[in-house]
Amino acid sequence: MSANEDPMALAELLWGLRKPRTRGPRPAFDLAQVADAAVKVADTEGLEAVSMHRVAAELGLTKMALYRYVNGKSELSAIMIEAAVGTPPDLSGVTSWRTKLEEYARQLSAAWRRHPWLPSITVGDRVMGPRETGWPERALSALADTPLTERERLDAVMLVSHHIRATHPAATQGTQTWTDGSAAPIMRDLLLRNADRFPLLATTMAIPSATTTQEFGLHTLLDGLEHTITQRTRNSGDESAASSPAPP
Amino acid sequence: MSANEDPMALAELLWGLRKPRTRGPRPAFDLAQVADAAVKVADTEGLEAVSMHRVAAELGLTKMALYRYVNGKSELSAIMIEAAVGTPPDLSGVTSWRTKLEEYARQLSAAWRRHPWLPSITVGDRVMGPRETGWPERALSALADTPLTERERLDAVMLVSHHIRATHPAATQGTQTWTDGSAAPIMRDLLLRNADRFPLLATTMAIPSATTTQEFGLHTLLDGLEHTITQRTRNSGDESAASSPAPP
DNA sequence: TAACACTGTGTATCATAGATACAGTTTTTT
DNA sequence: AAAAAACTGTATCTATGATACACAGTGTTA
Repeated sequence: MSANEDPMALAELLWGLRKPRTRGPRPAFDLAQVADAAVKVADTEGLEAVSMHRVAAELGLTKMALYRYVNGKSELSAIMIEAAVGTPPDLSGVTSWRTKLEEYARQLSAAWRRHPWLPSITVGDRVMGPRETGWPERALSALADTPLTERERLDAVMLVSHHIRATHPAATQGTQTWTDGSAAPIMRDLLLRNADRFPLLATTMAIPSATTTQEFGLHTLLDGLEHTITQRTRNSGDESAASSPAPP
Repeated sequence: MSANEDPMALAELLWGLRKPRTRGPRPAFDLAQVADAAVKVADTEGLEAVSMHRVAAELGLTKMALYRYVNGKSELSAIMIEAAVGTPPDLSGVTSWRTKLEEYARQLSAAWRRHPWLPSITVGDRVMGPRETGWPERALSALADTPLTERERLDAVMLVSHHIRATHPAATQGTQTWTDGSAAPIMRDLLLRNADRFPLLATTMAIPSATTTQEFGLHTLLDGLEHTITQRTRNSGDESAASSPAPP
């Protein structure tokens, strides 16, 4: 079992708090090189191919040598996420909160398209590195001049991020349900042959799938935010409008 | 490697198209009992505990006997999803599309709370069983009287479903990022100690976490749908308004 | 009715992946 | 120069999914 979960050690690794060792022989690589090797394997052979053995071989090492760089697979995953996620997006090109969030979504989507395995590995309760942490920080800045609560701003950011993740074209593995994969044509056939029990899905499946899913969701979601924001702005006669929800 | 993926065989299993065998000795159990045993293990010991060995032991069998019921672990996962997802929701109690979708979200959330491992296993390209398929079918019916395109209705349903999944209190493993887990307090500490680099996240983290995340997102999302729907209804002078987007 | 085919079940075995133990070797420090 | 510390490799362990195969029980059929 991979019960090797030490979040504290992971945090020290990701945030550069690990004391550099000086005594013995110099390591053949540094953490960045290890991370890059793992990313390369994931990009070319898929996330399932990323094993201790495979990554070590990529570096010309045995897997036990790799265990000197990372305490286990969870740490390897963490540093490859931090390496692949890239630098946080630049939102200074646009002005309104809406276009800023759109730009954020676009750049997030682009990052995940560069490394299609990212959505499926950045999942669950975990410690993020400084670069990855920069992403939600930038997204929050987009909503800074907004009458939303701080909590609501975070919720809004998660809403956008989760939507992009959910509609991400599932290369290796995604949360998406209705994309083209090996199972999709079978589901399609099953629905058409059971159109009496699932009339709505059956007719929908008969329509050629569009590529506008991600845009439609993002648009809908931003419309919803805009509704709340304009409503709050309208009631901004009272002082506390920016930090608490408007009364019914 | 678990390269045992035969979607056709899986479809036959889930949709009851497998010819019942008559010759040899009678099986000690049926598929429903196998599925229930697996669900029981997942509910009590977590999804990670669900192994061929463990489920077989739950039934008083060796794991090889279990391979006579299902062709592999993927099939076991499929039937336990179908068993745990429950019957599709009843939306007849409410009238408007909005309250219907709210009720759908509530029931979906409840189902996932009953089996906290469901969100993390119902992921990726896969074949769904008839009971699970009933869920999106019901959700689509909520939008039937709506000027949305069929494709847009499906997108809207996915939007709601994905949101509920993303904000699901991650019991075993979820897509959620900022919930209380073993990593959350560490992230909190890291952010507070690096408040200069992440001022917005740091101040947000200092606020006690609310439980309104799921409601806020759902509300926002439905507001967005309502915006599009009312806009379409207003322009419904021309006939094709119900099946194609309004012109700019 | 008896042989046969088929199927459920169990034992043994394999492959892969994560992980530990430990010896050998290299390099810095004292 | 000697000792301590750290990098690397070989061997081994455990867990899990999966295959091979022998044995046993049951229905079909000659």
